[in-house]
Amino acid sequence: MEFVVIWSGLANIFFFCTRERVSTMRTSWADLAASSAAENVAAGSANNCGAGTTTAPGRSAYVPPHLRNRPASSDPPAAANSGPAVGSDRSGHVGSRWGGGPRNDYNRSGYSGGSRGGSGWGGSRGGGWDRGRGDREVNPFGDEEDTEEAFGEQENTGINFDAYEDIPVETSGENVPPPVNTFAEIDLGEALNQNIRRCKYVKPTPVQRHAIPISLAGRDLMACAQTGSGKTAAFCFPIISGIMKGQSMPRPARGARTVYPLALILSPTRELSMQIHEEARKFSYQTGVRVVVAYGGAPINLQLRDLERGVDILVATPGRLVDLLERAKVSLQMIRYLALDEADRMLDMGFEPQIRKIVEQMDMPPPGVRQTMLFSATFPREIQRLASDFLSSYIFLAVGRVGSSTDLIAQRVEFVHESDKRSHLLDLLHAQRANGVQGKQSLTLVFVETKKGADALEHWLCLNGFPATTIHGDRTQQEREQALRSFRSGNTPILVATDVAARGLDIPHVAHVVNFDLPNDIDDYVHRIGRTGRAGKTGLATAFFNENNTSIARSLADLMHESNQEVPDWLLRFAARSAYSGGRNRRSGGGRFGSRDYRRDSSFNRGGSDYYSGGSNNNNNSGGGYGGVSGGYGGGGGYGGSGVTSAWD
DNA sequence: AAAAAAT
Repeated sequence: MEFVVIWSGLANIFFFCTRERVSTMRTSWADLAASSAAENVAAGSANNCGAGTTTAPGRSAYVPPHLRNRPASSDPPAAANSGPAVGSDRSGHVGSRWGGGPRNDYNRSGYSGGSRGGSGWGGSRGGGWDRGRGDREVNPFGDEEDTEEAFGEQENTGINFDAYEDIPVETSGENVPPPVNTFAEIDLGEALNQNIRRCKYVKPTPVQRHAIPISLAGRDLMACAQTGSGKTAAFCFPIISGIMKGQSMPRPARGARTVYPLALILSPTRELSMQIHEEARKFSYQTGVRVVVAYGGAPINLQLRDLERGVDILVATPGRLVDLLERAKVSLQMIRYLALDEADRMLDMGFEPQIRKIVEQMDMPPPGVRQTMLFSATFPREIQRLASDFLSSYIFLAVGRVGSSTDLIAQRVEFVHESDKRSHLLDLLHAQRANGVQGKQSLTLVFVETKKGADALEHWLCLNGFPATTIHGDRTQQEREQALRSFRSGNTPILVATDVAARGLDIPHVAHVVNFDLPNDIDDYVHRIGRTGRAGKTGLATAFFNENNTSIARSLADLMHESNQEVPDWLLRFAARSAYSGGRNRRSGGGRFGSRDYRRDSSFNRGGSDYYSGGSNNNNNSGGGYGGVSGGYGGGGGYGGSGVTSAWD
């Protein structure tokens, strides 16, 4: 039968302390600014703010595009860093668990060690891409000599582990492998260990501590972890390591131009795919494992050429991948690892058919043969149900407190009428500027609802002396990438974005996320604010709320409450009003503990209503719904039920 | 109702 384990540094009290604030984490704007290290400006060239809409007073810091210099070191976009940890870790290898899972044997069976080398494969894996062709692997760390100093942005490589110390973790499923405390405990292989050192990761983040052993044991995984907590490495390390350790076998020779990746990583936006690709390239440097990215909006020919040079790990957005599959440029029949990042988004209405096509209707090995890993910060139970089609005897892992937003993000909500939003935003920006909290070291990300709205606001901000740019789906891919570069580098310290930028993007120095227009879905809110407060750093999120946002009032109030945020009385009144009048979102209920394994509360719910069910209870009752204490859930009935909200109703 | 994702 299934059993549940709760890992926590403070296991027996985590339930009762979820309301405590980690006080050392809390910081003011000024502190935020001060703690942001100088960022070297890189990308020059135009953002759409400059030339056309030039104007205005007070833009002292703003340098028009044609005057911007372009520093010599233009190479590494990869230097954009994310992820955790500094320092080094020993390389000791402890007992190897390799080949432990049935799936690890998959690649050994049959062909074992086939030396047919149809495509330069014999023996050394890596598709022969850097052998025999004279190709040289570009150093993704962007440092020519030694890695030590070139990566000098210490500040943003350091994850604040204190912030994660007492984080509650829930796992469920059969035979859950225990977590590890150091990278050294895991046998990832020397090449990968060296890259971990180059990335200055000292020790694994909580999600990594748990997810990596699970994956290495060959198990399928559904993982729910806070934004900014190191998920990418959590699924990349086992994949890379597994590919290195696996016997290489010849790819089928069919269609000389068809390539056969061993791992597939899917993500919902092009920019996120790019980011994952860059990370994965760093992790696989000099391992012989080759990572290729494919996404729409960019010339397919370049991507095809890249693929033909060999691919072990393919990172892609769904549309472009389907295209490649239909052209028979890519076959999935050798896939051993499948990872879906932002998995709940990948399986929601817009994406599900495409994902099903890729995963179920092409030539990918079925669950149980391949290994599947799903990651997201939010995991609605309905989506969990869909996702279970892709998994085999999987382990559910939830890391982090309430709703995957963190105490690291100070959330504010302000009542702002629609007509006042612009001037209110301007007030905020002026205040930031006055505090010195704005500019290259301190970025502001503004979310709006529509693409047109994004353009309009960007233009207006520029007119008013605040250099801004915008990213949304109506812009060309070039423009999107340019906007992101310009924002990242601080040349344009304000980015107006639609939800295309809501998920996954790791942009250091985002100090402030403004929800100019609130989303209708609380999960989208969680992802949006997760663009700040990353890698253990603090951040600020401000939301403009008005009568158009009543549908999110309840879940927003719940979320803020559970994240130890002050909830304004007026918001509680909106929440109370909409609570029973159907203010429920398409798929979510409200209260939350990130998520819990839907397999575990199926017995509790009758209509499959709310995936978080116990969520709002968790912090309120001390009965502890987790350790399987009976009644933890039943009482109060989650949402729209009775008695749940008594603490602050 | 909107956004994203192939051409």
